[in-house]
Amino acid sequence: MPTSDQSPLILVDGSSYLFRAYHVPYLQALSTSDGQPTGAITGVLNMIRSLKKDYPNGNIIAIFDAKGKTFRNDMYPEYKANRPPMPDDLRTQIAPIHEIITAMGLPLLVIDGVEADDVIGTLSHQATALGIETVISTGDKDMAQLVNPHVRLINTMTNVEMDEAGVIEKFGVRPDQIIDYLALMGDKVDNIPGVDKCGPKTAVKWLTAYPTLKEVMQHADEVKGKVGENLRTALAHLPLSYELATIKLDVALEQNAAELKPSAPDTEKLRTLYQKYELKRLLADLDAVDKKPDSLVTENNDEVADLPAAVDSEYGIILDKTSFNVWLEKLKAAELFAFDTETTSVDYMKAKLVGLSFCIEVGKAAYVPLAHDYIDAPEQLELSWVLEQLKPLLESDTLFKVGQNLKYDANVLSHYDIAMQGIAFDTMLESYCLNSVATRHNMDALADKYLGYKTVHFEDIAGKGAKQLTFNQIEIEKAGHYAAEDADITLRLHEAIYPQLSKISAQLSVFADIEMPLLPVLARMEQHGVLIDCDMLAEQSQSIGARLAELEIEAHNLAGKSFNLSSPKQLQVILFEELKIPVIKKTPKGAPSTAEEVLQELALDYPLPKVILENRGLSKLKSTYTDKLPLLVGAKTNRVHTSYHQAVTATGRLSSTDPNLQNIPIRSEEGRKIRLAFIAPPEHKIVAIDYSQIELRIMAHLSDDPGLVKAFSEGKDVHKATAAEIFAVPLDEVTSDQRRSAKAVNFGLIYGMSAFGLAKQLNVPRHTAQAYMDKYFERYPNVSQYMEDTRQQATEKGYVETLFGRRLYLPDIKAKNAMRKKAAERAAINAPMQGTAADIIKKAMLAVDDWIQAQNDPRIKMTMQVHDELIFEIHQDIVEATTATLVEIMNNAITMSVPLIAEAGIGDNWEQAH
DNA sequence: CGGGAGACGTA
DNA sequence: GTACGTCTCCCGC
Repeated sequence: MPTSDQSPLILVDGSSYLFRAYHVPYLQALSTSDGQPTGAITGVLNMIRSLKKDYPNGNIIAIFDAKGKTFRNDMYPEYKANRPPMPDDLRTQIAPIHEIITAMGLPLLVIDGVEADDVIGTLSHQATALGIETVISTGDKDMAQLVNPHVRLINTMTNVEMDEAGVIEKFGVRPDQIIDYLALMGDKVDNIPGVDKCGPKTAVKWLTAYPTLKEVMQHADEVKGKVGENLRTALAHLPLSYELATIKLDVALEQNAAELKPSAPDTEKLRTLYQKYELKRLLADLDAVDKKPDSLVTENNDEVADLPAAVDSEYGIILDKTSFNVWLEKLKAAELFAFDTETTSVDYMKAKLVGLSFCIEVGKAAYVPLAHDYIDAPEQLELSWVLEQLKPLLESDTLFKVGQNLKYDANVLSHYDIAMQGIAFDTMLESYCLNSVATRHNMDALADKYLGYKTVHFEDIAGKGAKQLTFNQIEIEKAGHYAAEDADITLRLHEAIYPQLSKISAQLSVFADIEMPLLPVLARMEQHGVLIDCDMLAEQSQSIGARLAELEIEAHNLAGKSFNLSSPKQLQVILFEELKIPVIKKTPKGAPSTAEEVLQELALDYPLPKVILENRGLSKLKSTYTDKLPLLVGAKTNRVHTSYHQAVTATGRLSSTDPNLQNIPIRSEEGRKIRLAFIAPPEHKIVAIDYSQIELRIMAHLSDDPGLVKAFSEGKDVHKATAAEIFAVPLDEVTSDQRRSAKAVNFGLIYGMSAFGLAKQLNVPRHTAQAYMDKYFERYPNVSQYMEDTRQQATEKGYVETLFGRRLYLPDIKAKNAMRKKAAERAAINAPMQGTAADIIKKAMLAVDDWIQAQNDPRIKMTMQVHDELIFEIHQDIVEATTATLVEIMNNAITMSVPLIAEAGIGDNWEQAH
């Protein structure tokens, strides 16, 4: 919302909506009883109606293209030459739209010789100069060039707003680079020539290297490859393309942005027009305003409450207070109810509530739509009122709720000042704890597996791809069925899965004592987010980019031709066909591999692989981390909010996406720098506490091997101790090479490796690797026994277990295919160790969170989990003492036959803390 | 535009 | 040799 007290200027790109509305299928069907098409009229007017609602103080101005040629045709006769003429059934709708808008009292601008874009550009330019905030309502991406701190775009059809950050996120370039960007790409539809084969990717790449079109053109000689040639060919016409793509900011207008004001609507004229074009919804609005001039027509009122709710036999749609109150009382009296939110986004930080569904008894569910805003959507209950009624229920810890992935719902509701409690059962976690690998744990899959029922899929009602609707755009009847079904199915799933889970007490305990309590802890971490120094990442991107450019030139020289360094396919041709370098390894599909290990080896004899390796490493860093992380910073919080997934991995680990905070680089020096950008807020420190050797300790505990237990109990360097045993030398005579080999053996054991794998890892002959392993098992016989027992349990029972009884089923353990069987055996060895480590850190997180909640001190926050490490933000005044306590809590998360050791680091950023 | 392949980041 | 997620390229719809 604008901060100035002046009304914002709302510029409606009428022509853009006219065409878009004309192509919307359900609008196309609209016409008056005598056959005059009215789809485009309805579409455009509803856009305006929606804008009036969203910007009650807005000064709305509608702008349309004029008929005939514009200055761009003078500049370039072929401009828009490929456009088919306007269809007649659209043309006939233009005059009525203009007439109605005028009757509404809104300023309407149709200026000869320029396009609507140019008029909008001019007005927004004037407004910015006059200190007026501007919102441009358009579906046209070219308008992104007009965005500045005081001008933003809104696509009223999709409800997507775009400010400067939004432009950068969407296009990858700043608003002031949009013209350069458009010029480089050209436009097929408008017949604007660009650079052949230059699409968004290439345009962004060039404009990142050189900030303006002019500089890109100056450096045209340095661009390699076909597209470089194309760029040089295009040099002559690029200035023209730039001109054509530039929206004019100085169209001569009779009134400026401050002078254009609405006049009083001509209600009688409007009524006549609405009747003529049979626009019932607008006519109803008019009557409603007439009757109750002081109230907002969109507000729910008593008249609505008196109407009977639209209810089908099973699933109800609640549109009135009376029906809602009936449900509210039933919910209050229920022991348990299923509950689901419908929203505009899968991103919990961006999601807006659209509706809520409930189910108390299988087969009977209700949907409460709250914010469906498609054209002709019925009046709905007011969101704030509904939430006010429900808040005590959702926050009650004695009124139990069951849901599917409730962490999402809890996160969304937290943005509406509702702190969910009483989260008793999550069907996603029930299924995951029962069997993590039998199925994916989304509702569609669960309904299919446990109920044999095919649900309505979201894509069935919303479509897919770029044209997918958001939930608010879906017709309430359809949405209601879908949403109510979700609540109903959730309850049915709970009734189907929970009894199965209850039969095995260890699995029930993993569910009830680990996963369910962890849900709100993860929600808190996600919601709090992590702080990122975007400027530092931008600098890193810059310097990596410069180095990448050098490497590319070097690689092309070495190859004797230009090629795409990030295409394994092209590289494979260069290396193995053109340079005739011998093939060392093939990919699973049989192509010659260019994997890291291969290039590493080839780098000893040839120059090119080394360049490729550096290029690959750096471009990964740039694209995945230094470029990407700043884009994921939340607008409101200025922090990055990952999603932790609790029901994804086979072994019980968490996973993290958007962004994945569990694979931030650390191994290479260059990559490690990224951790410098993970910073603490003012006066705070980053504290990283990780478990030392947790999986090996678990192996010692599970196998109860005396030698291994002793080594840990005495606090020895376990790799060194292992080396002493394998190589039969005294502990203080172990060489660093021997320690390295022993470490590889230790890791290999956790991964269920073979002598073959170890040999490859250590680059020693297979018999040597076998000798290491034999010696190891001789010195640590219980480990050998444990591995054998685990394999046997896997084969006999079809699953293995963690220390706490979390099961991992291994269907492939009986596979005929030897490769799959072997792989399942390795997974069987690994799962108890990886899974127990996951259980332990989850228990530690619960204990830590319990303690933090009890402190009730906002200066202590747990922010991240990276499998064996927890990261915190702690105020500097209490950091030492708090860290000591946290280490203590983590050390005592569970008791094993070997000590559990957590080690802490404190710093201003994650790199320092690690 | 979606998805597989190949590559590479982490524990 | 285990467990993940994300990037780019590139094919096919």
